[in-house]
Amino acid sequence: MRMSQLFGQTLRDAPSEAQAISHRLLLRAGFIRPLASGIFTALPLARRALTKVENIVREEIEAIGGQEITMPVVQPADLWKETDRWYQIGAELTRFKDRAGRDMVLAMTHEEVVADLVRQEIRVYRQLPRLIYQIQTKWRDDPRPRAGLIRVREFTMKDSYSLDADEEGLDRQYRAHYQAYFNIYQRCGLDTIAVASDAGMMGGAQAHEFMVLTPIGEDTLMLCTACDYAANRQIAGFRKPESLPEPPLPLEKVVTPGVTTIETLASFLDIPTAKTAKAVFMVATILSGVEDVERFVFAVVRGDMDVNETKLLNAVKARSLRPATEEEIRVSGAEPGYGSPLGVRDAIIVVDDAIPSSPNLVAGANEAGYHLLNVNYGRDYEADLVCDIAVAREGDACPRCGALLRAARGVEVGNIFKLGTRYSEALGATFVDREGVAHPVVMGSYGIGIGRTLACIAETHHDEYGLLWPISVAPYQVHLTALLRDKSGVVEVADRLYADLQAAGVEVLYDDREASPGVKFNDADLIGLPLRLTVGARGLKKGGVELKRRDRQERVLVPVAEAVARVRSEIAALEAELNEEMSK
RNA sequence: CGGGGCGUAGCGCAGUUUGGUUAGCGCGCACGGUUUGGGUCCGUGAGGUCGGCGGUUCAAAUCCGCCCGCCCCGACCA
Repeated sequence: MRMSQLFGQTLRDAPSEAQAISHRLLLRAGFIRPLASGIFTALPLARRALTKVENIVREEIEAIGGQEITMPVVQPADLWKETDRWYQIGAELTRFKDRAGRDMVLAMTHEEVVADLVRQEIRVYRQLPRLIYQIQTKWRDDPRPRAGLIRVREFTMKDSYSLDADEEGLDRQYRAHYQAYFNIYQRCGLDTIAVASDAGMMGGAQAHEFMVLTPIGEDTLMLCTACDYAANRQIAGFRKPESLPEPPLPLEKVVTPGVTTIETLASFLDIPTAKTAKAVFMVATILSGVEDVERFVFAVVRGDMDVNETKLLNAVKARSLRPATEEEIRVSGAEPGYGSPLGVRDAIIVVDDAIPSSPNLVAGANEAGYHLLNVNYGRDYEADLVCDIAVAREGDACPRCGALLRAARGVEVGNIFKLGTRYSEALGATFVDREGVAHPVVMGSYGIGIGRTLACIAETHHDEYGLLWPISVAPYQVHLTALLRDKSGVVEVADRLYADLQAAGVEVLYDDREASPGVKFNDADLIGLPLRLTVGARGLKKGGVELKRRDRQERVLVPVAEAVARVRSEIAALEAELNEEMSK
């Protein structure tokens, strides 16, 4: 491609709204343009890079048996009503009516359509396992798009769906994806880690997220400093510091005026926070049939811990959680600042699993200005649920090996879910086994955000001058720059090299513009192609053209006659380096 | 949805507090010349009606009201 013909210009300054490095560089280098909040156009340079990412994804998913299909973005709402997600999902799912007044949705994911396809196509066990996938547009009306391509509303996703007769088959396909995902990201030059994750709106049992570690990430990950334990903080477990066993002491009411926080309580009574019980009041929206019901949730953790809302939400099987108002707290029989589970009514009481083994805690008296000493679980109150609802923090003990956990930020570039039979049961997607007995198809669902992957590559591959594309996803492999275009020889040599490189199968971006050398070099650095080949009068006088890697300082002068061969060997070297990274 | 910020030429900004000539500057763009291995310099020129609507006023980019859009933080989020 001749730069004089390229659609899309580089910008000297990034638009002021762009903050994230990947956002700024992709805008400046002429890769993307915004249309609306969280909605972008991919210009030719981005389109080529995206296509390369997609093709890597295709190769790896087909290597594990994937067959590509394309499912519709516009879907009848009936399907979503059948799986209840029409009711479960909020404004993120865009709904509208077609001209006949039928409810429709814009697809944010495709489990429904897959299950619908399966109930039509899959009849007997011989048709399993299968793996189908697509690379296609998703629309999620995200309340808060941010950071350019990192979090958008309209995006391209590779979503694959595994279909199996049983859990063992699902396990196999899940593991296959797990490995394929690492292959994909590594081929894209992206370092990722897999962390155990919450299933969220997808439902299902096991799930992992593939994360790029970067401070710009919105997810907090808990990583063990010793073993390979890694989990999203939303579900991360940890070993809870145990309380010393003590015989239960009699309940005692004490005056604690103005003491409404755990910290002031602990210092007022001169006890460690671990000797207190912290009450958290929430209201859960729980789906009951097709109706939402609000239930008051009373959560209790030890004073040295905090409630993890994701864990709590999952524990009470709620659709959503919100803090309770003071009025709601009083209606339940509790008192804000002095809450305890003793005597509350009409509430789901959820107690963290560290509480039953923590004797003689100080809890609120549900009366302003008073606390209770020596509250003991089982003797003084009982819970509807006892489970882990505490949030893991940096410095907590790894649930697997006990070493310290550290926290890190990450961007989720992919995920894998064991759906099980949630969708196949809802939509009646069954097959008959050897004995002629019908079973629901066991499903898995696996996503990769294509644009987000590209953004993460940009986010992690740049320097002060611009982008630095890995050879595997670079829009072009070589940036051919012709300097001093009106001087004798330069144009001729550059034009010929352009033709020869293309004939040799090399992808070339040819800067044939009338511009000063500085402008061209700066644009080349900004766009960030892996190799730069410079044709100038000075080099030609010395007998050659200059070859430089974007990621290195050295420039070598190569004879014009050898330039194509040298470029090809450099490309091969860059590809080999990427493969080397992979085998590590 | 809550909090904060911003909206003036393609991009980056000044001007708005304290209403008042033809609304400025840099970059970019067009043309001419100059220069030519890291955003060359000089000149000429085109380009905005100040996010939108309404109001106050002799007079509004500037004051008031409503609305829209974009960004950041939070809630939210595969």
